[in-house]
Order: sequence, then C-alpha cells, then structure tokens
Amino acid sequence: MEELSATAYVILGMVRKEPRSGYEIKATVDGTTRFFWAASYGQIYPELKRLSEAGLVIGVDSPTGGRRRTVYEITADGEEELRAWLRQQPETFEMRDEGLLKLFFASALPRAEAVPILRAMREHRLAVNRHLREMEPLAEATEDEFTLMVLRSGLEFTEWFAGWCERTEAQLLEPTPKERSN
Amino acid sequence: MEELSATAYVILGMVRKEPRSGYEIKATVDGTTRFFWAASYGQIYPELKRLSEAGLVIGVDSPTGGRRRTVYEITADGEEELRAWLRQQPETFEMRDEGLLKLFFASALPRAEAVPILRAMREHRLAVNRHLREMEPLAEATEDEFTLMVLRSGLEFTEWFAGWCERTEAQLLEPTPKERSN
DNA sequence: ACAGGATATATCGGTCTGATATATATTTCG
DNA sequence: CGAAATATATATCAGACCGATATATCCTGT
Repeated sequence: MEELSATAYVILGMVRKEPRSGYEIKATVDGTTRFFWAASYGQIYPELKRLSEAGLVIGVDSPTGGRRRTVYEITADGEEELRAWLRQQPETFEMRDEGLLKLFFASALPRAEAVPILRAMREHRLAVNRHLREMEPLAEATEDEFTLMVLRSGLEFTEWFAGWCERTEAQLLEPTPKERSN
Repeated sequence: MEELSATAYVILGMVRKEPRSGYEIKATVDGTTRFFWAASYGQIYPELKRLSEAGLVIGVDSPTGGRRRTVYEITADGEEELRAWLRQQPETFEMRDEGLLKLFFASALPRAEAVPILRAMREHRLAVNRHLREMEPLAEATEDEFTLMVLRSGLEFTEWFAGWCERTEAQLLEPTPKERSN
C-alpha cells in the first residue's frame, strides 16, 4: 500500500478516539488540532473514501431522518497503521507568519510604521490565547492527558510570542543604534 | 488588477533589497524567510512572469556566458504595491507541526512512548536554533535592523520550544495524576 | 580532462485551502 | 403556526504551494 498523507492520520486519530462523520471530524479538528494541523472538507471526504477502501476505517450508514450520514470507525488495521505512524520520527514543521514576513521587509517603510505590524501580531496572539484559555476547562476534564499537554503548549507559545512582540515594539520606540551613537 | 499572492510580495521584497534572478531569490528565501515563509521554484518563476507582465518588476537579460539569466528589478509601481501591502494588517498565521499532532494522538500508545516524540521535537528545535545562531553574525553586520529582529524571534522561539519539550518530557516521567492519588 | 557542484530555468504530480453548491434537520422567534 | 436562520452533511473546484525532477551551462578541484 502507498504511504498515507498526514491528513489521513489526523482522520485515523480522530475516529479512533470516537467514531465520527466527516462533518464531525472537521468540527473536532477545528476545535483542537487546527492550531498546529488543519484539515478541510476537500481533504477529509476523499481521504475517508481512500481509508475505507484500504480497510483502515469502516463507514457505517447512520442517516438522521432523510439526511444521509456515514459514521466512520477505525479498524484493527487502522489502529495498527496509526500506531506505526506515531512511532516514526515527526518530519514536518512549517510556519507561515505574514506578520514576521512584513516585519522582515519593513525597511521599505518609515521606521515608525513597523510598530502597527508588531501591534497587530500581538493582538492576534492574545486573541488566540484567550480562545485557548476558554478551552482549558474542557481539556482539563478529559481523561486524555495529551489533549491538555498540547493545549498548554499553545497557551505558552502565544504568551511567549505576545511578549516578544511587546518587547520588540519597545525596542523600536528607542532611538536607532545609529542615532544613539551621535 | 487582481490581488497578488503572498509569494508575490516575497519576490517584490527580495528584489527591492537587491535585483536578483529567480535562482537567487530562491536561495535568499532559503537563507532568511524560509522559517516563517517559504517559496519554491514552482511558485517563483511563474510569479516573476506575472509580476513582469503587471509592470511591478522588470526583467533584465544578464546571461553568464552562454547560460541565459534574467535579473529582476523592482519598479516604482512595484515599490508602491509592496508598501501598500506592508501597511495592511497581516492575515495569515499557520503552523503545521507533526510532532504536536503525534503528541495529541499519543494516547494510542503506551504512555512512555510519548517521550521519543518530545525528544525528537526538542532535537529539531535545537538544530534550527544552532543554524540560526550561525546566521547571527551576518545579520548583525547588515544595515537593516529588521533582519536581525526577525532572526532573534527565531532564536527565542526555538529556545522556548526546546524548553517546553524538556519540561513536558520531565512531566511525562512523573507518575500520572491517577497513580499519584493512589 | 573530467567529475562534481553551483547556477539557472521550467514543469509536473500531489497536497491542501477556501469557497461554493446542494440538501435536509433543527431552532428561533414574531 | 410558519418563516427564517442556523446546524448538519457531503461533494467539488480553482488556485496556492511543495518537492522532485529535468535540462543545460558554468566553475572548481584534482
């Protein structure tokens, strides 16, 4: 069998915790992993078909009234595949931060105009932090300690980042090294 | 005119600092922004054509012997476009961290097997940190203070993250809350 | 002279996002 | 009650983006 995409493992991991429909998988991803691994319908539905064909999940028809609905469960093969993946060294780490990118090119603007970039970055990190903080009680209530562990990394990360923005902004308000040396 | 992709602005920013060929743009991106904004040949060359057609850059034929080579310069319109973008609120922030994803699903493994995930994450962050540290003297030498500012964010980030991994690993080696309460 | 690496451009398969389309079920509220 | 809004559910498409590969030339070390 071919290698699975990372999204396939997100799906396997999610349906292992609890059988779910594609829609529910998407909702759960949006509520949990999206800060470090997102997934869209455009991936989820085709991937569910592939996983189903490969026998790693089983789709069970569970219509709600006249609305068709398929709930997927993980198979023994699927669990095995998931565990094998978990035991492999993580490869992918990517970040795309438009704020840092703008800051990198900020010499194209008057120096003072870099301040709003840092402010916007800080606001955004703080907004995410507040959001994560709201999720904390729920994560504390679950059996799974890793949910909370990962959530705490998000809390710490956003706090560190917001702090960096603040300190860097302060540094920008000071005179430049060139000006100081005059 | 249509809206430009973020990669288009990476190109504009890079050729504004210094006229460059597509190959040189890629090399510079790999040496600088790649940690928070990457770009591949598959984007760069088509985008250079579009930007050239839109009059935001000008391609100047500068062959090296018999090897064709086009060096791109930014135009006044291109600079204007770049500055307008820099003044807009940054939108995109994305992260894809396979380590955190694996940790999130680590309840599928015996508890102790989460340790190698955290170790691998820490090793990776430390490797990036060492790499950035090597680049520091170069960044310190440049006129552009934002280069160094952004590099320092990478240094701090990797240090924070490596520290988090270390602390979280220690936490895993302690007994579970359940075991403690017995 | 030749191999290996650097410079330079181009392109393709596959992943992934964000938006949109379609349909049904449930809730809200005048 | 009935209409409107919202939630559930699946499907698909254009475009962004990555990683790899192909092709060709130039430079350097031995």
